[in-house]
Amino acid sequence: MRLSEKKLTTSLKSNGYKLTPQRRAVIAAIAASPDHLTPAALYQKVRQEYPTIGLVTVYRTLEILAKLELICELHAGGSCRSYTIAAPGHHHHLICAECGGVVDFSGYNLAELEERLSRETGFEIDGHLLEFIGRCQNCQQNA
Amino acid sequence: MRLSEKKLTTSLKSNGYKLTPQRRAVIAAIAASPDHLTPAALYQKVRQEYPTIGLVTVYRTLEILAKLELICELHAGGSCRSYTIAAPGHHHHLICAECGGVVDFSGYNLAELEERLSRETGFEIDGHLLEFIGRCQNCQQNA
DNA sequence: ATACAAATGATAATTTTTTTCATTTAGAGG
DNA sequence: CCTCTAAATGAAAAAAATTATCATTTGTAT
Repeated sequence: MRLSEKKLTTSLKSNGYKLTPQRRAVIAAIAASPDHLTPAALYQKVRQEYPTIGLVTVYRTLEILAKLELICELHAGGSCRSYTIAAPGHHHHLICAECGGVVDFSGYNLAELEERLSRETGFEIDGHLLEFIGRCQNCQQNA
Repeated sequence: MRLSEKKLTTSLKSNGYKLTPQRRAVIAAIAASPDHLTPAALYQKVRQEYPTIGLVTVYRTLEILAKLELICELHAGGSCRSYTIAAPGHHHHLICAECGGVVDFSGYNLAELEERLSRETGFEIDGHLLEFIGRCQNCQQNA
């Protein structure tokens, strides 16, 4: 169950943001979309309903909605541009938000969950993304 | 245990890529870095050893290394720009690589793993990223 | 109805990524 | 060790994505 359009608009208001027609249009577009959208894609969509909206407004609205956790940022499949050297075999990462340090870990198996999800949704799953973010020992001490 | 510099260079060769000094320099820089690097950051680093390298070459080398899975792309903490509407409460996502469709799921608890990681690494963990990627039922049929 | 802070959009500036293309070079084969 | 060739490089420019600036407009509290 995803958040409703109404939930988003009332949340905006209750957090002190003005409810402009542009923001309504952005919210309507993203709420109506079953898939994820980049700012540019959303801009195209919104322009069909609100042709004079500026791309900047879309960016600004997304920023606010994300901060209020009314929308989620997705990663899998996209291409973020930050790399670290790999480790042998299947593994996951633990990342320090402070220094960017990366620790690999393995031995955690998501197969069972994958199985459950596949069964429940009919998806054919072929990959996953599991990362933890926090603060390494060093950066905790320096704080 | 992360892959060694040597492993990267030999893998490149055995996959038919030429071992240029530029590529060696990129590999050396990324292998020596405990943290993750953007192309621009890596470019700066590599230039210290190989001042005439072009940024394009860094991009191209990263692309190859990523394809061969010798380096990993990180996401947590970064900011990818693809959004979907949120769901109430804590949840994770299942994403269709074909149509971009997003399915939320919840009820999977990473607290235990988080605990283990925290204990083993000394990290203070304050977030995670768990996403599955695959093909939804619809897209499977249309294929 | 009014006033004011917040929001918008045009514009431009930055930053990031990709394309193009002439030149150079790694490495295979002699 | 040469030679040759496809692959790789880097300069330059183009394209795409993101952010900043600022005059004008507009929600909304009063």
